[in-house]
Amino acid sequence: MLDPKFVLENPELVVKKAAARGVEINLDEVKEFSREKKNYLQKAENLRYERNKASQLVARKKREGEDPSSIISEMKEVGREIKLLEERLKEIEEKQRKILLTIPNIPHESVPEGKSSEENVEVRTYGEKPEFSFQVKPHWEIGKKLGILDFERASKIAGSRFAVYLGAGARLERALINFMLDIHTAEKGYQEVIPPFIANEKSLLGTGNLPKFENDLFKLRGYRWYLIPTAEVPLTNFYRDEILEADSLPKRFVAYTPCFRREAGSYGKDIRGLIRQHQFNKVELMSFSLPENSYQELERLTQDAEEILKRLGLHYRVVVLCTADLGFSGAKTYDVELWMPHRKKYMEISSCTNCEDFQARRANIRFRREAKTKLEFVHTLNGSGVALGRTVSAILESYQEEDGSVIIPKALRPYMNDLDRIT
RNA sequence: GGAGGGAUGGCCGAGUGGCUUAAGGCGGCGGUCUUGAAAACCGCUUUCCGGGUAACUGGAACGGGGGUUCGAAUCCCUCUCCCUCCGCCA
Repeated sequence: MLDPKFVLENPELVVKKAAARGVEINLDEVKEFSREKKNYLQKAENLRYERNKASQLVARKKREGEDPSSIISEMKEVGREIKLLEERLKEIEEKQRKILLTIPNIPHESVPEGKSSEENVEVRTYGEKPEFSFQVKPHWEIGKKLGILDFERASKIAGSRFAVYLGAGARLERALINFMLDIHTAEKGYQEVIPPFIANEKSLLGTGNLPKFENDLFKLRGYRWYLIPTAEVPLTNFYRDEILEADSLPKRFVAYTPCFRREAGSYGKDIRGLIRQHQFNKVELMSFSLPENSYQELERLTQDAEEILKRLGLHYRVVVLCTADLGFSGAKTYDVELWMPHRKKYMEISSCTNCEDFQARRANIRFRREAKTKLEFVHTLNGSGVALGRTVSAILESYQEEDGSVIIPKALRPYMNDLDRIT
């Protein structure tokens, strides 16, 4: 959520910035509500002042054995008026909050303007596109042939957009999880977390998934619970409604979790293979940062995600998302995109985002600089470090051999019982 | 699933309708003392929203929501969460 004060003081800017994202918003109501609010609030406060004074008088009279009944009957009416005003205030505040919750974050000044993902800007690449002397196969064919991926049985068990990993395939997935967690914890200073894979409404409101994007989520029938679409949700809400000490920042966490997404409206997109699943594994990085350091932290987070791909010897590029492609809560996002040899295209493997204080304001995560200074909102950052299923696909395709076998990247072999090749 | 007990400021904790402007402690900050430090002592120390250049000043918040009352941390209803015991369970 944006700072309501900021929105009221800079309505043109907010509208303009939302438009750059392709989102049309109207702030007339918000302005009107705040005018009304002020009016009612003043009236209510004056009446309360009156009542507080009268209350003290009643108490004194009673103590001194005098009759306070004239004041009491007078205050009866005042009490009714206050209640009416309070009701109206609550209504207005709720309406205003509802609107404010649907306004997207303001993109950072360094974010390029654009109308679609086509206008994302490449900032760097790593490695080279692998060359093949034979016809490259897609990962789902490789996986099926090796007996390590089974999509048919997955759809029997659950439905489409699910996968079964078998044998060396399951082992590969598990090896990658451990590999990533080890690097992030032992080398990069993140604290490992295993959070709940289910989150409540407040948590999803905190990250910005609710109220606008409920259709992307799996909701548990009969409960106010959702399956998490990313570990960003439990990790961000770890400190919801808490006050942190400034010198404890940044706080960096890493979590492996499954992620669950409805993928409603993505029919026909990426229907084959592991690319777009209802359930996938992800190692997620999260950082709570001082505002003045958050952009430096974003660079660091992105590099930590890249480190995984470098060690796996995979070719990738980093793009900065343009205004139109930026997510709802983000102020700036770097996508790390892996090269997919079969498709001959780059594919998102990690999304590293600085949400600034947008989520912190929703989730009420603050910090104190010194004993007597005002509380401020932290900046929250998250990034995949990295997504598992897509990494497996890229490994299968990039390291495939003509005979259908797949070489295991050197860095992973210690995690695979020194297996060097899946045959 | 059943029975009972709880939720109070950064933390702990007192408070059963108006002398509460939320006691007291811890922690934090400042001071006295000291060559310095510790101890001791003294003072300050919740957050949010308004008004004011400021000193200051008004209001709100005792888990969330609702109710009773002139007046609620305190009484009633309801929801959430935590704890204890019983049952079930990896």
